Amino acid sequence: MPDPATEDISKAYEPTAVEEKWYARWLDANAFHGNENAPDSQPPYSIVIPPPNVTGVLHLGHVLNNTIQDILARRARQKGQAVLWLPGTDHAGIATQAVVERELKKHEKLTRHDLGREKFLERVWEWKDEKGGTIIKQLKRLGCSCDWSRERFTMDPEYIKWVQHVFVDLFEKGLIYRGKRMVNWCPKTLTAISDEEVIPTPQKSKLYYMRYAVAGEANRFVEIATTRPETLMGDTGVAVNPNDKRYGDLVGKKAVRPFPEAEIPIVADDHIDPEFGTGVLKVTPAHDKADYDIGLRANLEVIDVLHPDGRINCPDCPDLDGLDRFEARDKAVEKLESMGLLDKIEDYENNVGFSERGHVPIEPRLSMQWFLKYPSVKEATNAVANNDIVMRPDRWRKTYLHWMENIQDWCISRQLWWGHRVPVWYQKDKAEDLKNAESLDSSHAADLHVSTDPPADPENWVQDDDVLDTWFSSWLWPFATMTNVGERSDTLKKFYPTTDLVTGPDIIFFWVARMIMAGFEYEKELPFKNVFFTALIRDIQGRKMSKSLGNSPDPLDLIAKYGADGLRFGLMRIAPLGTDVRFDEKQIEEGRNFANKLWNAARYRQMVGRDVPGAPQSGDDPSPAGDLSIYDLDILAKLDDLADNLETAYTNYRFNDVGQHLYEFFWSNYCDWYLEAVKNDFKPEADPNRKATTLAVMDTVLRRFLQHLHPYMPHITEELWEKMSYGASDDFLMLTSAETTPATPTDAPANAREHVDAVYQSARVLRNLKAEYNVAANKNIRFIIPALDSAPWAETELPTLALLTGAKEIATDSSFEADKGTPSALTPIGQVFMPLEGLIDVEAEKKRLNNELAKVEKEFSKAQAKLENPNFVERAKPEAVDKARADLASWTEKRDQLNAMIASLH
RNA sequence: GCGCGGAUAGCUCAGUUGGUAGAGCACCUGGUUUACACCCAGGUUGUCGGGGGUUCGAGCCCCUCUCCGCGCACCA
Repeated sequence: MPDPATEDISKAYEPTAVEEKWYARWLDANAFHGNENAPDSQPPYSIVIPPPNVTGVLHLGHVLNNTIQDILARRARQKGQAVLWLPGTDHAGIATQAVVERELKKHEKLTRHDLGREKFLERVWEWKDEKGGTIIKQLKRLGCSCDWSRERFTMDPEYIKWVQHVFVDLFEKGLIYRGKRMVNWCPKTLTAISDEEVIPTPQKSKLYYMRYAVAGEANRFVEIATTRPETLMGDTGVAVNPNDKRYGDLVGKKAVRPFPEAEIPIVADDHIDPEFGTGVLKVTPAHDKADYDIGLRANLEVIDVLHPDGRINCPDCPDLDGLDRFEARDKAVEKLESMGLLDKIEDYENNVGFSERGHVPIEPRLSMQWFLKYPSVKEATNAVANNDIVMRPDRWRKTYLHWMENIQDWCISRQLWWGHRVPVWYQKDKAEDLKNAESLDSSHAADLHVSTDPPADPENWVQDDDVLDTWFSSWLWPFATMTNVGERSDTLKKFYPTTDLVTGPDIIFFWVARMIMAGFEYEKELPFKNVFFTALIRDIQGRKMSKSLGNSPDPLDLIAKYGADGLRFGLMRIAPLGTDVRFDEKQIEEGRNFANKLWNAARYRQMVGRDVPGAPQSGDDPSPAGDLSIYDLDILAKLDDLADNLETAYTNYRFNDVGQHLYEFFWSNYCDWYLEAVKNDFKPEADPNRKATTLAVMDTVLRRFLQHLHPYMPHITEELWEKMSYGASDDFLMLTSAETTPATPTDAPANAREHVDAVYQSARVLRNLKAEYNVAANKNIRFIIPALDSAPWAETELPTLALLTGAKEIATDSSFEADKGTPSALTPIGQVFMPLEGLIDVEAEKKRLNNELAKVEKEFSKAQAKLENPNFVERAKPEAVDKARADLASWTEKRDQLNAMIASLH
């Protein structure tokens, strides 16, 4: 049965319906639209979303990341800026292709090769249209205020043109070339990957010590330590350090590779570390980058003994041929042992590079790939070095600069089907030669068709099979989403460069650095002014969240339980600047509780404000009329402090501070103190004018607080904005410019806050006293104050103090003579007695006061010792000394008063 | 090996020019007072990772060590 007084606002806040309702309304009203034609009086604020993989599903990292972006966007709107938050998804080459291949295998038992390239790509597009973009729906549920009318995909037709244009341009500039190089090969996904996609992973391996015979010298062997005996068939040399005296005479001789048996040269190379293993290295140029370089220097043969999928390719060793590389390892060791060439095996921990997507050790492999020599490196380095682009936390700047200073060419080709196909065609009759050429660059342009358009006579040309690294499209994201090739759209003019980029530090090289270079190269300008790197979310035990550990809560479950606002608020309050955060569902629960607290505070305002003539209802910001009480002035001043604190916190991107300030102001200052202090104003006998003024103050606080809170909790604030009629009808809170004039009247008496502090502090002391005597629940208690000498102003505040302490009355009585042992306490407004039948116990009271005195004495001594230190008085800052003196005076006074109180008990 | 973070109450974390250690949660006690039990009031809790130094004074600055995390290099 609903209480008739509260029927229009339910008792507990139910977020789901409210949140879905408002999101739909915002969409209907086109409230997220980024207006590229906004006048100059509305300065631009823009963010491009880090495009999630089109296969992606929302996880907590996304929630954190996108909540921050939404907060920034909503805050900018409240400041009257023209805001564009541009969303979209990434085609995610390997990930998406893998998903579709998996489905194909599962449901139709087919591989992509069974379908062929064209048919397979059709399937991928079908999958993308049907199932891709789940994450977009989830971002909407979170409340993200993206301009969905501008949603982009990295394989939109216009986006494809950008990628091709950039490829052609860089090729013509001589920065893109093709060459046979050692690359990181993923035997699982069967493609080359970039250095950044290799994850060094510590492994418990073995170090095998084996012997190669020295050719022509009976019974002479070199001992070699290796972790990869399975590649020995590809050995084409043995190397030692030229300064290693142990082996000096061997250089120039030959060693015998056991299988397939062959004599291979022993060479000298500086790269060899004499300290490692035996100081002798078997050189396998086809399967190790360092070996490849040694081979080049010593002119050694290159023998590839692996298939692309990691199986052994060595018909001369039938017992190994076709085996997986790790099976072959055991088998090779077995063979060596049977030949008497294996000396020992040691446990050994080393780092093995794993493929980021394939999750298997990569294989260094010599292959023909496209590479990019990065453009605009200097501009991109300087922009960050001199803080034109500000990275937060600052330490990532160093990481970035270090990478830029040691930048390596980027392997941009991938042996996949799903992606941007390399826009290069070979003349049909020369195709084989060109494809196998040692290198290929713009000097071969005559035999190539490198263009954004296919050749006019396609029958005479063959297109390159490779597609481009996904990041080769992502790096264009800030401008390629805003304008077409060869144009400067109004959107670009208004919103580029973007203001903030919010992303994880894990993609600083993959994405952030490359976007900066592309921005300078193609728009002659930095792509964003600020980069905010988010924290990494870990579980409560500090482990990374991962699917396999199953320790990653589904954000949608959390939203269902706590509401999107609760999730957002809870997460933001624990997300510190730049360090990892341990996720604890308790925090999200607090977020929900906070929403509920707000809900009920608004409900309370509705209840007490009903049917009050003259109570402010709606419209623009009326300053509270009538005589403001000290409590009114105090909360309004704290409201103004809140605005300042929030501004500072936002300026420094201290999102957890923002959350903390919002929480503390509302829960503690407003609800726990102000609302409790003014409850007398709503009693039937209260002065109607006083009541109206209090309601007006409550409205000012609530109205402004809803504005302040809106970026963190957009849905509930919008709901209450409407329910409380704080805006004109049809006006969204989200599009209402925040009020910035101080809420505190300019003629506010300066001592109001001090007086309120004194009252609140007194309330704390008296509550404490009641609790100590176990009468906390007793509402019939009367407090007596014999004298208000030091705080005569407090006389009028005693009813409020009584209210706050749950006492029946607090009376002044100069003739009051306490019986010895009457409980009493020292408050900022004087000594207060709590006379109660049956509670007079001189000894107990003496003991209690002595405890109190001991604490005061301790503080007193500290303060005194400080001031007795001549060095402090002479050398400390004057403010510090003044403060210390004031402290000492205050402790002295308290001590004396307590002593007097104790003395009176004798 | 080089570099960067972190170590503060049982837990998660604040602590911004060095000047009396904080919040929330948890826990304990009491409480349905005209919003809220997703609540209210009160209480307990710290050799601020170890050691050394600078200073009148160090959680904060310097050195060093230990542990955890991250990046880069090496990785036969």
